[in-house]
Amino acid sequence: MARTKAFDEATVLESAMNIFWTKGYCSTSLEDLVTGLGISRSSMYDTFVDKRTLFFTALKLYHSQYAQAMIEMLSRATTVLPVFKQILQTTVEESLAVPIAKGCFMVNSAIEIAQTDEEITAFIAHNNALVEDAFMKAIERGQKNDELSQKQSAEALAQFVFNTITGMRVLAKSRPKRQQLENICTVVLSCLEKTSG
Amino acid sequence: MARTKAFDEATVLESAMNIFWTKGYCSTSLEDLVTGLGISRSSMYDTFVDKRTLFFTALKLYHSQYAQAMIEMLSRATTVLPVFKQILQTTVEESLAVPIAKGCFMVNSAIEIAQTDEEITAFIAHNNALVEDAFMKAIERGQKNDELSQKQSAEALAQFVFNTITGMRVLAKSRPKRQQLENICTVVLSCLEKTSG
DNA sequence: TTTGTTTTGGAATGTATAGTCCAAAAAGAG
DNA sequence: CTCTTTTTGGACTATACATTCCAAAACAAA
Repeated sequence: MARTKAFDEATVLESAMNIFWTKGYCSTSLEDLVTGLGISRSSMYDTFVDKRTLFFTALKLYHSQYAQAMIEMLSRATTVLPVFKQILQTTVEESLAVPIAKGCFMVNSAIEIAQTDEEITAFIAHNNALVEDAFMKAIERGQKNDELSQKQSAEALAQFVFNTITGMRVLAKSRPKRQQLENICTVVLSCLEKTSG
Repeated sequence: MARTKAFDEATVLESAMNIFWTKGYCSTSLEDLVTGLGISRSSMYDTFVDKRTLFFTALKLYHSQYAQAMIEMLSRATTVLPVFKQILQTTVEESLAVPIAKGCFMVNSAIEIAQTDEEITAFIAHNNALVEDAFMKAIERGQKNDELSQKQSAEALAQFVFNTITGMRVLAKSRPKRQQLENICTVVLSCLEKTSG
């Protein structure tokens, strides 16, 4: 009955995610968005309401792409240590990305707009809890299988591993050395491994 | 010969540090600063050049107050494990601060303005290296004294502990539970302790 | 008190910003 | 081809922002 949209909403949203992920909320102007998304102001406002809504929608997309992928990967795995190794290795590689490492969109957002935006803070906290919970369930299985160390509770280990990854996502922002990141992974994995304790 | 300044520069700079630490660079307007510092625009520009310079000066003050204090504490200590315990415990308490946890001014700044400001990014990287180095030297001593585990290199352990603290500084921003933070400390300390490995 | 210098408050400036609006273009349905 | 609905580009708006400027006030020295 009417004119059709000239752009693919999902594609544009993904671009928006990358822009906000790279530059943050405040430092991304509408000019940046209009240019980067390749659509006009009107289309942007018509489709995504306003800047904050677009940002929040992009953050939700990030969650579904990254966190949920990780959660599913862990839930499927029979042996979990290789999965944790892979997650850590991916974090290392992403942290060494050139020309710039974007870090973690969740971490960046937690730092930048927590305290300012209650709703987004709550979303981030909830997302953290989901990932930690997936970590915990996986570690529990690993402990029952005698695959992982039982010196610490699954919950403590999950929180600990999650926290380590968060830390590395911050390091990513100030040009870390590969060795530094690899060393961190080694120590963390030694806490999970059966042989270590 | 002339009129004297009506305010104490050091006091005002400390206020500025707290404002930027709490709100970040972008979200702090000059209005916020003028109100929060209790001095006029002219005095602010006359004394601190401009917003970015004031921010950078405040960040340097933070470094000298917090990082250098930690570095000295570690360099003096004969047994280092209690010092690491105390550093971690302080991090926990600060992360639970009400009504808001400010996190770490260095971490916040790394996330917010790394990639945008080369000079500040370099300063943060340098500061990180200094703290890590102090950690490493302390851990080396602890390993020689048979106080700490020797399963991992002092360098790897230092980078690992530093990274853990960084992670906790991020968690601080999304209202963490005490137990979560305490668990992380427990696991980290178990990596340092002789008996654990 | 007078003079010389600096601070200070607040008004002024120019620019960047998020968001609005409208007329024209586009496209499906009849 | 026409009608109707929606998209779209770009001009427009209003506000918020960092920074500048100036006249008046304050203070030290003579």
